[in-house]
Amino acid sequence: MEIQGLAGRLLGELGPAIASGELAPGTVLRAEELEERHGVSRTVVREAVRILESMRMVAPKRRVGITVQPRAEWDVFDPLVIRWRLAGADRSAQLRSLGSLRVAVEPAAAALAARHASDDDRRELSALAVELTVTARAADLERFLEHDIAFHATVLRASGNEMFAHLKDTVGAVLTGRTEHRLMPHRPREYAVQLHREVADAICAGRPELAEQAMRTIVVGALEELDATLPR
Amino acid sequence: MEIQGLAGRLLGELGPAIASGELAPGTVLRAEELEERHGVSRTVVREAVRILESMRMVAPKRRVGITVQPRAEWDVFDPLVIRWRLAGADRSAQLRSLGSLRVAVEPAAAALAARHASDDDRRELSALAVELTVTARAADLERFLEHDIAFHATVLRASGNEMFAHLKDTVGAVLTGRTEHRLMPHRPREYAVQLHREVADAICAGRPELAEQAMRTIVVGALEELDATLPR
DNA sequence: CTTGGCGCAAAGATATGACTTATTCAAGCG
DNA sequence: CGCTTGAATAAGTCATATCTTTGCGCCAAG
Repeated sequence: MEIQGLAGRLLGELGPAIASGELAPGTVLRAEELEERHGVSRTVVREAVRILESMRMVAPKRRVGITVQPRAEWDVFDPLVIRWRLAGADRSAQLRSLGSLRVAVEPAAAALAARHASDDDRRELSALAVELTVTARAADLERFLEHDIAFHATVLRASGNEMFAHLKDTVGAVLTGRTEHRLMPHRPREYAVQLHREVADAICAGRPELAEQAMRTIVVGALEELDATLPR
Repeated sequence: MEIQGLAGRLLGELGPAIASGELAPGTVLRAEELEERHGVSRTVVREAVRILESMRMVAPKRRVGITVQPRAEWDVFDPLVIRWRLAGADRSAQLRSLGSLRVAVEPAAAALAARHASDDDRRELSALAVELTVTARAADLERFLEHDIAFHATVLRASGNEMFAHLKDTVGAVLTGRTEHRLMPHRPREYAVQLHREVADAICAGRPELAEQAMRTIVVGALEELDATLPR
């Protein structure tokens, strides 16, 4: 999953540093300086910088250096960028953006899933809805989270749209972040669990509008909680 | 915008070759072979391969080689991957995926824009709606396309969500592709133009539900036309 | 005949020195 | 004052050497 080797390690230092603003846009780095500071060779520096360039986070220019790009340029859909931003200073902004994205995508995915889901998908959704109910009652936040992630991932996959399916890790990261940072009630709300069950039932029954509406209620609720809890 | 230098050139050969299936998943490349075949040095090959690795299109492994990854692994939101796929063999699948994404995102963006758009944004949208009407009547497809792209880009930007805003190039690519491949009527439909005007009016008037609904009609219509026209 | 470990060789990973090219900046000239 | 030119600089490229990991075959023990 991760980029291998020393280049990956260096990337794991530079990426978060840029994402968090520690290396502000406009900052100019020099390749040689990076070599020394991180104790790696040119080869490694160049590879890491190239990857950051492909994410539009830096722009190397001859005779100038490696310039950190403004946020607006960044490839904000890149999984690494999302992860780095979630880990760093603008976690709030990233969570808000992702919240809106979820509101847009997940209801649509649920509707598509109600049309296209395989029998296996439907079975899995039902099972997961049950698990959610059980773990919620037991106030087992850890396993609840696990099944919640699996539930949303399954809906996204069952939509049959590869792009939706790829948002699974992103959605997972949002849900994880929410639990980790105590943005959730200590015991999952009964109402939210009920909605998940409705989504599962609607998808199993092949009723797109119902699935879409229930899912929309879930993600809108999540976004509102986020807005109420996050700073600013 | 592009990756610079020889690594960029090599990337521009390997990426499309993989995206089009010419280099099928499972194919094993060797770095040395790439050096010879493309007449570049190790440095360049490694940089290009690293970028492809960060897109999850290849996975380098010692003692094995550089393996082309299955599609499901690819970072389907990466602008380069999208461009390569649109240019190559599975243009249809990519257009369909993007169509669904638009159906999910653009109505939500329009609703947000109705709440958050700046005065400049609103003015620009109105102006663009007029331009669309004019160029449609004149059957000036080229300039119609240009303004259509600007219109959708403006809505996405005016939503205030950076992730939505970043989909502007992607949406632009879809619209361009559609015009290029004669998937559009020779003269833009009066009805479609009218809907754009409705979106602009609703956003200017600060009416989210109206804006969302009109935009949904636009993108659903586009998706249906796509489905009707595309092979398979 | 099976199984487990040992070692070799293959292929990527890293380091480094030499050289090339583009770009900025400023000095010097008109 | 503006334009040209050249020197300095930093990235870009190449070639080569060395290191590290790991797949696979061979051989011996069970």
